[in-house]
Amino acid sequence: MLDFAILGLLMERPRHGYELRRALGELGFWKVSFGSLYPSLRRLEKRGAIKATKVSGRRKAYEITREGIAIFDTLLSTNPEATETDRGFQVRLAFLGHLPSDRRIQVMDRRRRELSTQLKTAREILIEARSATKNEDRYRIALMEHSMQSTEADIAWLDGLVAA
Amino acid sequence: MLDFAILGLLMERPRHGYELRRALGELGFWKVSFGSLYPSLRRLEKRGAIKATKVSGRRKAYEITREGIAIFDTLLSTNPEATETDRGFQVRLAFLGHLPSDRRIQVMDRRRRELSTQLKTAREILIEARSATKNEDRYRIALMEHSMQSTEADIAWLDGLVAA
DNA sequence: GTTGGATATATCGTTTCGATATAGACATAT
DNA sequence: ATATGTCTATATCGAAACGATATATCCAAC
Repeated sequence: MLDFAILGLLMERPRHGYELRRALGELGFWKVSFGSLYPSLRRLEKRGAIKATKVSGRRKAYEITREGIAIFDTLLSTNPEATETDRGFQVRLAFLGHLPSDRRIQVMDRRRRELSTQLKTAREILIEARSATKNEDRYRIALMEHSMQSTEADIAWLDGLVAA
Repeated sequence: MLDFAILGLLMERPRHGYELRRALGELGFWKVSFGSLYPSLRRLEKRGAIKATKVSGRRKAYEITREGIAIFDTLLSTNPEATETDRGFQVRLAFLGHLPSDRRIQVMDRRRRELSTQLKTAREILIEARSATKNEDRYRIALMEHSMQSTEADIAWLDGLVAA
C-alpha cells in the first residue's frame, strides 16, 4: 500500500522522504508515520524500484527507476480479487490519472458496487440494533448511523466523479 | 485500541471471540481481522483482564474480571495527550455510555476542536493545490475535496450528538 | 556563540493486517 | 450411514503499519 503510494508520487518527480510523507498527508486520509515511511523506502530500494542520491545536509532524494515504473504500472492496473480497503481504494484513486481513461470508470464502478453491498448490510444491522436497544447503546447506534451516512455520501461522491 | 474495544464489549456480557469480532464489525468502521483478535485476547488474558471458559465445541466464552473493569475505566476516562486517531475516537465514543454524563460532552468537544483544526489546514492545502494543478492531479484534488467534506460532515454530526 | 524551532532521517517494540490452516456443527444429497 | 458442503469458530504466520523516541542539520533570533 505505502510502497505503491510512494512509487505513485515518485512518478511525477524525485522527492525526499519527509516530502513524500507530507504529500501523502496532504491527501487528507492518511498520516503516514516515520516508522512506516523509512522501512518502506528501504524495501523499495532493495527491490531496485527506487534509487537514492544524497543531496544536501541529511536529505536524500529518491527517484523511481525503470524497474520501479514497471512495478507501479502492474500494481495500478491489477485490481485485487478481494474487496479493497478504504485506504486501498483512496490510494488507487490518487493515481488513477496514470491509468488509461477507459479503465478508470471500471475502477470507480467496482468500488461503487462494493460500497452499495456494505450499505445494504449496514442498513439491516441497524434495523436489528434499533429494535433491541438498551439505553447504553445510544452512542453505538449513533455511530452506526453516522457510518451509514458516510457510506452514502461516499457513493454519491463517486457518482459525481464518474459523471465528470 | 482493540484491547479497549474488547473490554468495552465484555462490560455488557460475556461473549466468545468470533462474536466479539462480529459486534465490532457491526459498528461499521472497523473490520477486525483474526490476526488481531486472538492475539488481543491472549494479551488480555495474560494481564488478568478477562478469563475464558470453555463452552461447547470449540467455543470459549470470555468474561471480564474485576481487574479488567478497572483497566477499562482507566482507559475510558484517560483521554490521550496527543490528537486521537479516527478509530481511537470512534471506539471511545462507542463506550461513552459508561462515562459519567457530564464528562461525555467534554470528549466530544475536544474531538470537535481537533477536527476543526484539521479542516482549517485542509482548506489551506486545497487552495494551494488548486492553484498549482497539472491535469494528472485531478483525482488527487477530488480526493482532498472529498476528505474535507467528510470532515465537515463529521463536525456537523458531532454537533448534533452534543445537542442531544 | 548559543539557544530554540523547523526540517529530516532512522530505529525500536508493539499492534494490526491478510492469508491460511484446522476443526466442530449441522443440513442435504447419495 | 456416509460423503459433501457451508457456516461457525479458534488459531498462527509473516509482513506492514503504528507511535514514541533518538539524533542530526540548518537557520534565525537573541
